[in-house]
Amino acid sequence: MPDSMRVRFAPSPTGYLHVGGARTALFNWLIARKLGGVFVLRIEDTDRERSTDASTRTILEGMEWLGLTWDEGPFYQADGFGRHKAEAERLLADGKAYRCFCTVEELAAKRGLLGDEYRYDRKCLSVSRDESDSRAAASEPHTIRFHVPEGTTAWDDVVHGETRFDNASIDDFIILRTDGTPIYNMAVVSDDIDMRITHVIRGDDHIANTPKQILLYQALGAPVPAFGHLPMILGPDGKKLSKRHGATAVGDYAQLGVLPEALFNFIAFLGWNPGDEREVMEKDELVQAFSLERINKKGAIFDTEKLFWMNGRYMEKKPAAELLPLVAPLMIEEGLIGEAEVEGRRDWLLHVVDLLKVRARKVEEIRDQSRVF
RNA sequence: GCCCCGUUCGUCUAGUGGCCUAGGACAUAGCCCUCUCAAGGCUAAAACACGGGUUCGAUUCCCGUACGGGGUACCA
Repeated sequence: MPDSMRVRFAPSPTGYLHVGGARTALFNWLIARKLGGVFVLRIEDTDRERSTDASTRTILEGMEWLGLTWDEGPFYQADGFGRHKAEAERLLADGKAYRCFCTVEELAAKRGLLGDEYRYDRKCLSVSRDESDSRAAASEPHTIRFHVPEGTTAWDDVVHGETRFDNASIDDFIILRTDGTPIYNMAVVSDDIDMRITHVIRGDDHIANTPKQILLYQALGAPVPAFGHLPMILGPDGKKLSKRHGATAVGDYAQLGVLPEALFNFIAFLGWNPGDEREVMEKDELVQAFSLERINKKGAIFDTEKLFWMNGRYMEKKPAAELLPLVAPLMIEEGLIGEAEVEGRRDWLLHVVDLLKVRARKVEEIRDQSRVF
């Protein structure tokens, strides 16, 4: 199984590459490297309203900066709309899904009435096959809903262990919109089948989607992959890390003078550890030590203090010649040196960087402390 | 509301029934080293959410409670 392992990272291009997303990508990358698997990158741009090219570019840049190289892709989910739709229709033909003619207004009204207790009432499940076909033939707008079967859906989660949901708690969810585009769960399952993904490792905010997706795999007659749900990364207040916590994007940390290898190492230790007392570990050591079994279940607060400490350790280890290209622009910007000096006084600058790097926690601290020279 | 997940020092965590007087790391305090500041070394303070079981013995297993998080969309 190891040599046929296929994992993926599937961000939606609606913002920057957040540290949470980066951690998900990192764990997938680590396990693929460790077990000789294939790491696939897929951009989930099904939400056309919010997806942007700029966001896709930022995500790819962030991954490259961290050194999270992918083996296949990037693939774009929207390119698979035809297949997603065909599979949803196959479910319809097989009687595993049905057309729903309820309008958004109608649904919203019911939801308003029942408030939080709202559940789809399966009104359209009782529409006869013939009536459904003729209304569709008359091009009456409709969505396609998956008909959730009775029973319970369980899986052996790679990080949480046995996890189960009573199917009765799952609504007959929409798989194809009125405009014929697929909804998230349909697109993901269709793509993961298509890409022969064997292990789905993602944030645990997706845990409630998993039974729906397993049901879809089964209805489609496809083998169900292994699932593993990673704990959330939280802000200092214990809530899910978000923009209001300040720097949360990978690019923000690059900007703050954090080295990619330091962020890589730090993020790898959020929800995972090698079991011994090592903490400063290079990429190849991390690959060597990594295992899905040692991933934690508890959400972890992102502690920037410790990140900067770790960054300091990496600055110290990094040769001055590699640090200089990062520091020189900052020095020029502050007028501490001229452009010509970068080459002209290269040996002297290397010496300065060498002396200062051991005490700096951020790249710019080398610049700041170099003022005395 | 309902469903699901989680709960060890301030923070990241080790720990899978006795090895725990609960270990390490960041941060904090002190000392050493040192021309300064770091780095490094040593030391200090600091945690098993609560209540019931199970057991000769629970941080570890089970059940409740509390608290936190996630989901419950024609978002992903």
